[in-house]
Amino acid sequence: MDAFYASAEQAAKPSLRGKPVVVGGLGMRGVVATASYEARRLGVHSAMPMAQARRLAPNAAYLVPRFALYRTVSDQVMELLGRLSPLVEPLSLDEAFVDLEAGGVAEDSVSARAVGEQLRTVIRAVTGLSGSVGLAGSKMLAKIASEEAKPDGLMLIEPGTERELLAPMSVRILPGVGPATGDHLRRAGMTVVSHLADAGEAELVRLLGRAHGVALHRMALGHDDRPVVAERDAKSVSVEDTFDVDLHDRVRVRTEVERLASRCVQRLRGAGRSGRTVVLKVRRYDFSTLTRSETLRGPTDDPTVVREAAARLLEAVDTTGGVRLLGVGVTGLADFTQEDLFAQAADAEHAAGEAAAADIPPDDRDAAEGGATGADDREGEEQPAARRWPAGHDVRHDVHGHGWVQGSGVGRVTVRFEEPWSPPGRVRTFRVDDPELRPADPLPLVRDPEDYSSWPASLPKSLSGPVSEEGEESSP
DNA sequence: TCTGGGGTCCTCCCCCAA
DNA sequence: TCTGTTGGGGGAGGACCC
Repeated sequence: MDAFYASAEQAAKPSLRGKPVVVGGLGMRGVVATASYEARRLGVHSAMPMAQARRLAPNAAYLVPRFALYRTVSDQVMELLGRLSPLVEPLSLDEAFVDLEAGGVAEDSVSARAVGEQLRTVIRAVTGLSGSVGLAGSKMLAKIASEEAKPDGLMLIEPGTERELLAPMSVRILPGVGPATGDHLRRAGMTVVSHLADAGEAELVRLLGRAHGVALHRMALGHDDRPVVAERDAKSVSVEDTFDVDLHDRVRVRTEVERLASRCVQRLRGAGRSGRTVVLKVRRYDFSTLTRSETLRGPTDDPTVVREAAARLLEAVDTTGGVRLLGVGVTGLADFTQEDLFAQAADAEHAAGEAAAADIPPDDRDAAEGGATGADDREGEEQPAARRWPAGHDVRHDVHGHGWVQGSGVGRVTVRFEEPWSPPGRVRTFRVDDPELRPADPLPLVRDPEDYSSWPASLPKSLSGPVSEEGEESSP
């Protein structure tokens, strides 16, 4: 999907179409998750600090991500992909590999291209958003093709043309070559893919190590035989928080670690998993990051066990100077637990406290903890407007109907009243405690989707023609 | 100027056992 | 008994991806 989060927001908010939109963390230490193509033209890109984005694009709309909406759209797209093949490998909410051969829907370039074009048409009809399709004989090349096809396009790499096509491209186009490896290669005089192919495997292994060197050389030659893997089990679960202001108080640090451990276990349990290794992550005031881990004797999903392990790990970390981020994770995931081993993980000295705590069901314990920490940020102050009315979130007003939060502060919240299928709407300002104003669920981006239920067996009549009116507006 | 969150994979080091 | 090798597990950190 093209500029996925930003496009979804533009589809949901008619007044933002054609305007620069930036989605990401709005806190003092936020970064850009996605910038719309209009914002990219101003130099804004993902992973950029939000403060820098605001300097480059002061008039852009700044919104916090709404994952519930993106997940809904993602599910729709993945469902469509699933009709093409049993082998669909999601990479993220907005990207997936599809093995068309395994699905029997394409056996040559011509039929593959036809399926790709249909897919783009159906995705737009169902979600209201544009997607790009890359078609090729391997995952690496398909990914490169889809990047080249963006925005709103399709690219097919004909078998036999791979090497020639890759040769003049920057080494950064290859998966696994990021800033560090790119620098490394540049210092060795290699900037484009043909340099890697010419350098030979031995030289790349010498530069980058065994696994990376071999893989990169193969990719530079256009070789990639990694299969499309439909089901992939998660290997770790983690949560982390960056604080607006560095934490100095050791007690507060400990409280946050406990809170994170509880959240981590909640997610772990939600996934029906347990884990054996507990990892604590600490980013200090100077951005130096360290991790400490402890492997238990058996997998657990007990919040007390994980909290205690995380607390033990914290004991060994020097936090003087301040902490900007804390994280707790669990790896070594399993589908079972070994209840009898829990006791062994607990310190003998805590035995008494343990016995008392065991009387409280784990869920209640979590709830109590969450409640206590929810209010801790602003010690008893009224919840700030920005948190109660996050920018970009949907609201409903008894009189004015459906809208979204354009901004909030000093006791006021500004709402624009519009729906995905309405013209750009009017703006009104309310008191943050206006009883007629309530948070609302996102509306679907397309009101009356065409009947596509029989696709790909057949296309609805209107879909086999040119793309609908939504298309011309957003295509550059 | 300031650098999120949730992951994966790889490498290196150390320790221990065979 | 001592020494060297090998391999696995655990721990830490780095790079990368979206």
